[in-house]
Amino acid sequence: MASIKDVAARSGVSVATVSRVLNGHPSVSPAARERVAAAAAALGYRPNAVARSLRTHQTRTLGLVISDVLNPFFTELARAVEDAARALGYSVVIGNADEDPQLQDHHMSTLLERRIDGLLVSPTDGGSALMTDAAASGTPMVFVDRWIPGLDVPVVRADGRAAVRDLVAHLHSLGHRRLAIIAGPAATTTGNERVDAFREAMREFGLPLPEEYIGQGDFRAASGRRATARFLDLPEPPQAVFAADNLMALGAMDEIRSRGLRVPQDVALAAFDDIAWFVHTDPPITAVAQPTAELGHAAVRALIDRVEGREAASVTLSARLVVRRSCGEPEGSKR
Amino acid sequence: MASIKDVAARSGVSVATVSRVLNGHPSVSPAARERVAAAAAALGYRPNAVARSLRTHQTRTLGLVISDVLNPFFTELARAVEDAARALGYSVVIGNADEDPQLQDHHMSTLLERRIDGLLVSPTDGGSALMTDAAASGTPMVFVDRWIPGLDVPVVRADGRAAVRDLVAHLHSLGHRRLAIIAGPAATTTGNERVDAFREAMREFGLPLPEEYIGQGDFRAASGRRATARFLDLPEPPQAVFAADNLMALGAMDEIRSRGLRVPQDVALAAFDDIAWFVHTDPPITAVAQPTAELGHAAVRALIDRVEGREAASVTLSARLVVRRSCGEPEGSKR
DNA sequence: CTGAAAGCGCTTACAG
DNA sequence: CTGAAAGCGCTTACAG
Repeated sequence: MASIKDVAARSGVSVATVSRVLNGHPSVSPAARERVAAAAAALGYRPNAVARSLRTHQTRTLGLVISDVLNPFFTELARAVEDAARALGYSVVIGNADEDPQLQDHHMSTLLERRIDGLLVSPTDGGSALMTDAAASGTPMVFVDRWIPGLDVPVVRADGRAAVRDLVAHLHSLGHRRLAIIAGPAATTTGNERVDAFREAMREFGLPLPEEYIGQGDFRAASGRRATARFLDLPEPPQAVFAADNLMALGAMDEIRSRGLRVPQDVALAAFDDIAWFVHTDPPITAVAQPTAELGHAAVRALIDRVEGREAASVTLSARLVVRRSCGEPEGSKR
Repeated sequence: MASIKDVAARSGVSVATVSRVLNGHPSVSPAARERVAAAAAALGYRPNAVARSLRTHQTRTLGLVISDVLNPFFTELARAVEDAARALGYSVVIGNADEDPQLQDHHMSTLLERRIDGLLVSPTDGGSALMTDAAASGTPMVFVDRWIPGLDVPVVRADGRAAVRDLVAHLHSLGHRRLAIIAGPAATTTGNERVDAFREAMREFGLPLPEEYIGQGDFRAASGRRATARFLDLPEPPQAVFAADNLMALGAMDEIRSRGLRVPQDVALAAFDDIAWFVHTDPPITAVAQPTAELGHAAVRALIDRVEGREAASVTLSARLVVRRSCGEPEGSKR
C-alpha cells in the first residue's frame, strides 16, 4: 500500500509538505497542493491511521463496552452512540461483555491497549480491579445506564423511579394486589434501583412485598423464565409480574404460556425497557420506556467533553410508563 | 502511561529484552523474565497496540460492515462474528451502514485507514468504486449474506431457494392462491434472489404472479408497511404476503392491523429471516430461517484463512422453513 | 541470553 | 512556503 513517501516522491515534494496538504494545513502553495492531490489519487493513497495515532497520541476512537448486544436496549444504545460519535468526528468500537465480567475485562484491556481516546461503559458486574484502574489511569471514562458506585466517573442514565411508581399505581388501579418483580443482578445498579423503586411504591400503596415475590434474574430470558416458574409454583402466585428488563419479560411470557395460562387474564405482565417489538407481541406489553437515544447522545457528549479536556457532568434523564394491554387494561383504553 | 522504556529502566534491562518477555520469546533468562514482569506490574504497564501494529503491519482486527445493526438478523450475525473472531485471537470493529451506500463507504474508508487485517461485508448497494478498489487493493475481504457479483471475493451465504419453495408449497396447501411478495432493494443480491426463488416456485405451482403483487421495499419496516398498503388497496388484494426480511414483515403487520384486518384470517403473512421475537408476536410468524450463527462463523474462518495466507472458498449453507401460525395453519398443527 | 540500532508511517517544531 | 530531522512505542535481524 502506498505511503506518504511514495506520494512525496511522485509529486516531487517532501513528506512534510504531503502531510501538510493531507491535513489541510494553510501554508502550502496551490501548485504543491495540486500536485500532491494528483499523486495521492493516482496511487490510491490511503493515510495510515495507526502511524498517525502513534504520532499524535490520539485515535479519534471511543470504546463502548455493553453487557449484551443481543438485548435490543443495548443495540439501540450502541446505535445512538455511534451516530453521535460520528457526528463529532469519532469512531466507536464496541465490546460485548455478554453479561460476563471476565469477557468485560477482556474487552476493556483490548480497548485500552488500542489507546481509544475515551471509554463508555455499562458495567456488567460490581466492578473489577481493571475497571477501577481504568477509571484512575487517566483514560477518560463515562458510565451509561449502569454504573459503579464509588468511582469518580460521570454517569449518564435514566431514573426510572417515578415511572415504576406509575406502573405500580397502574397495576393497583386495575385491581392487582399481589405484585411480583423479577430483579436484575444485585451487582448492577439498574438491578438494585428497579427493585428499590418497586418496593417503595408497593409500600406507598400499602401492598405487601413478600420475599418470594422477588425473583432473582440476570437480565437474560432464561432467568426470567425460571423466576416466573417459581412464582407460579407458589401456593398463592402473584397476579402481576414486573420484569426488570425486556429479555426477562420474554422469558416470563414463555413460562406463562407453556403452562397454558394467558397474559393478562391469568397473570399480568409488565417490563422495564420499551422496545419496538413490544407493540407486536401478544398481547402488546406495558412497559417503562427509557429515552435510549438521548442516553446515547448525552453519554457521547459527556465523554467527548472529557476527552477534549472540558468538564463533564453526570446527567439523569427520566423514564415514563407506556400503557398497552398486558396488565388487563380495558379494551377501549388508549394504547 | 508507562511505555516499554519505563519498564526497561525499572527492571534494568534493554527494551529489546522487555519486548521479548512481553511476547513470550523463549530466549530470555528466568531472572530477566521475572524482573520485567515485576516492573511491568508495578508500573501498570499496558502495551501500546498502535505502536506494535505499526511495526508488525498487523492489527489483529477484522472489520465488519453491515447494513443495519437494528435488524436482529445482523445483530445476531455480528455477535457470531465477534465470538468466532475472538476465539481466533482477533477483535472486530463494526461499521453500521444503515442501508446507506454513502455511510457504507465512510465505514469502509475508516476501516481501511485503520489497517484492519481483513474485511467482512454485507453490501448495502450494488457496489461503489470504493468497494471494487478495496477488493482489488489487497485487503483480504469476504462477503457475508449479501454480495456483489463480478468481484473476486469469497461469499458466505445461505441459499433460501428451497425454503422459499417450501413456503410457497405451504401457502398453496393452506388454500392460498393469490400470493404477493415484498422485495428487498434490487441492488442487493438477497433482494433479487428471494424474488427469483419466489417467482420460480409460483410458476411451479401454476400460480400467477402479477406485477402489482411484487412490492418494492428496502428491508426497513416503513417500506414493508407502504408496500402492504398498496397490496391492500388493490381491487383484488393478495391472500398472503411474503416479506423478504423480518423488518418489512413487521411493517406489513402494522399496516394490516391498522386497517382492522387480522393475520392470518384476513391476510396470511410470512417472512424471510427468523428471529427470536417471531415466536412471541401475535400470531407467531411463519418464517424462513437462516443459519445465522453458522454464517458468521464460516465467514470469519474464510476471512482469517485469507488473512493468514491460506486459500478461502465460498460457502453456501441452506435455509429452512419454520411453520408457525401466521399463514392460517390449523390450530393443532405443529408449531 | 542480551543489547544497540534500524525502521514501521506519520506529524510538527525549527530553521530557512 | 518548504524541507530535514526528531520522535511516537514498539519489534526484530544482527552481532556478540
